[in-house]
Amino acid sequence: MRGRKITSADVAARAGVSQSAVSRVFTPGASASPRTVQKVRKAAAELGYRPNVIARTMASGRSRIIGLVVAYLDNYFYPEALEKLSKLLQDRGYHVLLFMASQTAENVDDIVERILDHQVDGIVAASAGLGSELSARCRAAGVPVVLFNRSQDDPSLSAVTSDNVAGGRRVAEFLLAGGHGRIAYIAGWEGASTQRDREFGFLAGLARGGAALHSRAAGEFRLETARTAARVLFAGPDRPDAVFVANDHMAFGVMDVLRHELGLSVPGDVSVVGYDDVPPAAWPAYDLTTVRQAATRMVAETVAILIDQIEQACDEPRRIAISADLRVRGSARVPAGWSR
Amino acid sequence: MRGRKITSADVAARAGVSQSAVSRVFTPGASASPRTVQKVRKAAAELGYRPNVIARTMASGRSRIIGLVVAYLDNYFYPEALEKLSKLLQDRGYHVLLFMASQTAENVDDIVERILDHQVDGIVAASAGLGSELSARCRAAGVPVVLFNRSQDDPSLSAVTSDNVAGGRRVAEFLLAGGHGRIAYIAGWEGASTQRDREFGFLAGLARGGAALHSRAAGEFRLETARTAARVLFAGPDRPDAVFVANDHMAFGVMDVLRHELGLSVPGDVSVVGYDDVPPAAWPAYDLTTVRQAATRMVAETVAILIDQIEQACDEPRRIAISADLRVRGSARVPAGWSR
DNA sequence: ACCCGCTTTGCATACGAATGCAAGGCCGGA
DNA sequence: TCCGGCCTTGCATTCGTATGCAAAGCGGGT
Repeated sequence: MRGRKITSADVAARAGVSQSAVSRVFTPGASASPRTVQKVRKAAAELGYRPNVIARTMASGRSRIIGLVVAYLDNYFYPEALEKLSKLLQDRGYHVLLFMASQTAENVDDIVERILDHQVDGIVAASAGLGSELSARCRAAGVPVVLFNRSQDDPSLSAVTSDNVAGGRRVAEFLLAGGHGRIAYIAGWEGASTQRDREFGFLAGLARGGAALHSRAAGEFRLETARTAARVLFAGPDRPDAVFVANDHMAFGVMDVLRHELGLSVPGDVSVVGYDDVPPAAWPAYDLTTVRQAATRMVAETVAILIDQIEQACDEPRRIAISADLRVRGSARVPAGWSR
Repeated sequence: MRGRKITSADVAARAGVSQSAVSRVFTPGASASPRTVQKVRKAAAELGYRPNVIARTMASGRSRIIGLVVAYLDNYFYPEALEKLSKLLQDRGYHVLLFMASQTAENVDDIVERILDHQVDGIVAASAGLGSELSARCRAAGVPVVLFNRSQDDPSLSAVTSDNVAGGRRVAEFLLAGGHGRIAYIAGWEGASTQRDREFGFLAGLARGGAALHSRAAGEFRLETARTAARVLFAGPDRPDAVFVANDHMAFGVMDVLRHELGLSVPGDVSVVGYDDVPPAAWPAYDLTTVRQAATRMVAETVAILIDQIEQACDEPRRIAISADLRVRGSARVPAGWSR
């Protein structure tokens, strides 16, 4: 037995006003006299009326919903970002409709089509790219898109990342200053701009210090692959004395292999540096030196861009790279003179 | 310049049929002749038509959206569950609208009201309770609610948990069998049924083994509080030789304090057991013995209940406790004869 | 007392698809 | 050939709110 729903017409009848008056009372910025407001609020409270968001969307064309595409949540950078994103949007009266891009099943483009079906006011694509015809459709539909922690060439897409190139460079400088001579790199998924930029900056930094990469393996941003990569890199006699891992998630796996499988000491035998500064990086068990990718600021920028484009119809896409500082902890030898 | 939207009427005109015919072609189970289907599909493809989900919701009264309330994502049990939940629902044609219950700002009831405004077809409340008048409103609105990883007395609410009592008991048996004599407990947030049930089972298990609790401290399910609790419990000379921590998230913090602040060996000096079996529990750095709370099965049951209630209108609420086995790893002394 | 201008209000319609109802088409059986 | 019944189809209406427009109300200045 589900009670009939209370509509604005019911409230109007009880308050002795028109349905539009009720609507105006619940529409911020609409004109209504104090007397009307009071009558309507009273009637609404007595009936337990709540505006129907779907109908509102239908009529106004604005859903106050943001579609979010995420590929995986096992890299703990994303839960953190998701939590902050959702909260920030809630504060602005928006909500997140979640779409998981199961890496296997479907491609992101299909998902974005489905997102558009929901009449979202904006889209955030975290760690995912967009086909160019899809980005065109979004533009045609007037739905702004922000790439989060990824960027791509399409100039019509906004993107928020950390300054991956500078971050990578900084790691190189740090490791060189620490006197490391055999420096390795474990890469992320090669299709990701973050991977490419981090590696580019890192290699540039090494080169500028007159050094070259000792060895390299692909980790694909996946834990198990990174572990395998570590086993391979550290198999021979001429093993690295430092390794930069393209994100923290993989770095944990690498440290585990080094310490618990190969019996190496970190940072005694090998220095390990990660990227992201996810919460577990600060846990004493890992105490991982890493590049801080400020999720809070990245999310704030993402929301700012989105809201601007939605509400001001300020149409220019923006691309932002948040500065990325090194977080010096205990997993890598600290050069003399560097403060933690 | 946003192109005018393509509606079913546009498709109808181009295909030479009525708008209802178009609607029927896109409504599974509606009757349409093969000829009509073909004409409509062709026209739709040519125009790039996609049904407007909002309008469909408006007309049909069903949104195929599930509202999800989560309090925090820093306990990594929830990202895992969220990912699985979202994927499973996507496979069934549903989507997740996310609501973060910032523990400070608002209470869950307010949030659920806002969820209801969105005409969701169902609600999942993860680690959160519901006021009784709110649960009545949901019932009145015909919106099924499933509590995830929490249960409460209200018999109109479905709930999916692990068998926390049995899980707690099993930990007690394991620790006693391991010959521990000074067994401590670090509690979760006292308002949570999971906390109460785990402790109840644990104490019952101790009692049945003729033992009593050595000491207890409150961890509130929060990392920092758990660390403090560990410092307090292990401050005196008569420190515990085993501690059951109410979830893994806190257990990591406890292990870190024991090892890196107090210089104790785990499991040499102290055995630590957690609850949840989140992914990092299996990482060698922690290698945490814990109670496996099968997220996959819990999510599957949650979805099953939800869909049943939505689609069959099978109205009886169900409460399910998934069996919870001990995952024996290296953080606690293993009794002779127990297999890992 | 009169007029101008701003605020408030109601009316009517739009948003886009789903669906009850009745009419039309088609088929088979007698 | 005629009739009954089922499958298709279109018409008209519905869902609940927002909003353009025009009318009404109100207040102040002269």
